[in-house]
Amino acid sequence: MNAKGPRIQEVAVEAGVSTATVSRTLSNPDLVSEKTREAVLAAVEKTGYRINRAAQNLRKRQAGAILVLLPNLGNPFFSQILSGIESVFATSDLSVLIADTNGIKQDQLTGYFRDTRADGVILLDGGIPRAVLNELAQTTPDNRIVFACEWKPGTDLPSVRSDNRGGAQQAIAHLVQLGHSKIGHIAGPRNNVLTKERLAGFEAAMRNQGLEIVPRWVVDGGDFSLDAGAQAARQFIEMDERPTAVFCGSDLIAMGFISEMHKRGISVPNDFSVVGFDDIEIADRFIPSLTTIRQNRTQLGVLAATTLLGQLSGRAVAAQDNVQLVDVLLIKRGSTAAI
Amino acid sequence: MNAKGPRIQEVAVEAGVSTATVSRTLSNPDLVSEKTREAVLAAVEKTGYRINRAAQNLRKRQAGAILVLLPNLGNPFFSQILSGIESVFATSDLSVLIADTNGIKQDQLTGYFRDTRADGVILLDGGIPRAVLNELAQTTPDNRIVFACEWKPGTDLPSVRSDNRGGAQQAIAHLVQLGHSKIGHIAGPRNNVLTKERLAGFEAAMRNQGLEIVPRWVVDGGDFSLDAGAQAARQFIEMDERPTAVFCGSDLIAMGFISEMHKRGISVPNDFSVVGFDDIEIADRFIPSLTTIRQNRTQLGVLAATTLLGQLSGRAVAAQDNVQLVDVLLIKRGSTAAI
DNA sequence: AAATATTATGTAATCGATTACAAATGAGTG
DNA sequence: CACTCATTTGTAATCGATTACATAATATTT
Repeated sequence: MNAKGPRIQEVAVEAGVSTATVSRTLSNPDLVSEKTREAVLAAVEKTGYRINRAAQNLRKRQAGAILVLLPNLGNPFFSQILSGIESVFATSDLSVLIADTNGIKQDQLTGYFRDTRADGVILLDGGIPRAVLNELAQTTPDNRIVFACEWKPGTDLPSVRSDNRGGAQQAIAHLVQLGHSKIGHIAGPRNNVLTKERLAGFEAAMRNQGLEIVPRWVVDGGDFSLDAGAQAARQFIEMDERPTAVFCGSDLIAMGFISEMHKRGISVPNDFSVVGFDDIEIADRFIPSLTTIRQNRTQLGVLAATTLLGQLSGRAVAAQDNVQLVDVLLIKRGSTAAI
Repeated sequence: MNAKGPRIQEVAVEAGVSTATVSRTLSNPDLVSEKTREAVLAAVEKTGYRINRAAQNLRKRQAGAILVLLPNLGNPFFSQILSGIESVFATSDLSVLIADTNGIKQDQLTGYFRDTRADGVILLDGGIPRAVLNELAQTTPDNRIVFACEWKPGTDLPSVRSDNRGGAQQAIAHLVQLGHSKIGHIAGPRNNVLTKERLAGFEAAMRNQGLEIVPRWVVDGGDFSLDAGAQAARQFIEMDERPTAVFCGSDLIAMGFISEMHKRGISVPNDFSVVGFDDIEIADRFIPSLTTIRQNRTQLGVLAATTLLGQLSGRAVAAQDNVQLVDVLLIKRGSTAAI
């Protein structure tokens, strides 16, 4: 199939040692005398030897890869997290597999493990059915699963996440500081953990500030998309009394909202102040530029990857580190103004 | 390492046949009598057997995976292409590996093949050094490389791409129809193939329309980013005579341009008409909504994946199908107006 | 019914690394 | 010098599937 390169056997002959010694030199150099090590490395260099991963994986009963599962590959939000994950694994000799939980069937999913196609998973989808999760956990006895961004409540799997609640509170504090007291919230998809956290943060902050939470002003986004924001805007437009500011569950929601308001002749930030969540790249260049809560997506990816790598090498995550919270940051821009 | 499931041996015993027969049943059912097939499948079902990919790959001298190489994982432009690719491979039993040419060293790259970690590549980066490409081609004798979106001029590897030139012409035709004759172009990164094609399309269209190409109005983007567009806007602002419309090498450039113009009090489309390229998701919700050339990114991904899959199964691409051109579509929106 | 062709199945070698175990070598000690 | 212990290396079994080849069973032809 491939132009086959040299085998470990050829390296052994070249170096005048056994294959066992070559293998040791490569994977555990300390076991080998310095003279031998040099001879072997020279032979590797000379022959251009590259290990055959399939053989190695078979013998070591491993997959040599980790799997990243995300709810929707088409969503740009994830690309930077992937980038962070990738950067960590690029230096290991594990490959990174990517799959979309959208198109995937439960069976295929657990198949990744039973097939020994992956040694661990980074789950970016908190909406994964519990049955699948159980099966995953069963097929990977030592908990080779790490959640990133989202997570599944009620499971004790390690997770890396942004401080969603804190972010919501920062957003509200900012609006209050600008003089707003009538504040609404456009939430994300109803059953999403992020939605719940941000909503909880919103409610806590409103209460702390002594502000009234008007139920009609807390609307369901359906999802985190532009359309969800536009849809919410239409709802607000039909109200006889409106808030003066809204905190949105995502930047996309915020932009969809602003865009739809704009179409109806309502201006942000003059008539409405809007805060987003995520700080996606375009936020800075949207018109108006978007005030938002920045998530450090690369760091989320890096942390998740590092954690999984730790698990794989046997370092179990200490219970108190089970949830790693990543700070978020309020970025003040043009979509919010004093009342 | 993993809770080890049943082996093919156990299935064989359960079904009362040899391992060879089990293997045949699973990979080549026609070789086996119906009665045996049923017995084997029942045994597979009963034992919950899953193949061990490492063993299979070793024996078949394959990697069981394909590699997608992209210039920048953090760039959302690629996520939808990935999604298309993924959807094709989800039904095969090949895994999809993803790596970033940015962080990767040449050696690591060719290592993917020599290690037998990948059976084929989809290259989304036309800027890959020729040396690397040569080495890739050498280590994969049967041309298991397919370009998507971008490509490398002077190589005869199969490629799937949008009709960039045609897109540029549609853009110019649209502007001319609106009455514009003073038209500029903000190109992408100088050495990029897409940049060159779109620029060529721009020039051809201008000539066809009998319009003058003003060199100062054709500016270098540096890259395809928002910042590149903003930077170009600053250049235009300093000119004493400006065009009335610009065609941009990407949507991000267009948005950066519009945003920066807006900051300087110049309004799109009143003072300037702007056409983008790509039709990324936000284009429709940008303010103003962006007139642009839509690339069918999912289709690009699907076609590339299908082509590679064909190559892997021995179907060589016919010479005349070496370049697959995907149609683009002008989407008229709010960033262009009659003069 | 014998001869031949076809289909179905089993036996055992093979893919290329790792590692348990054994053996050889060398160092240190009384 | 004989003996113990540590270090280094080699031999060969092993991981779990696939497949070349041999053989058995069945169908077809004359």
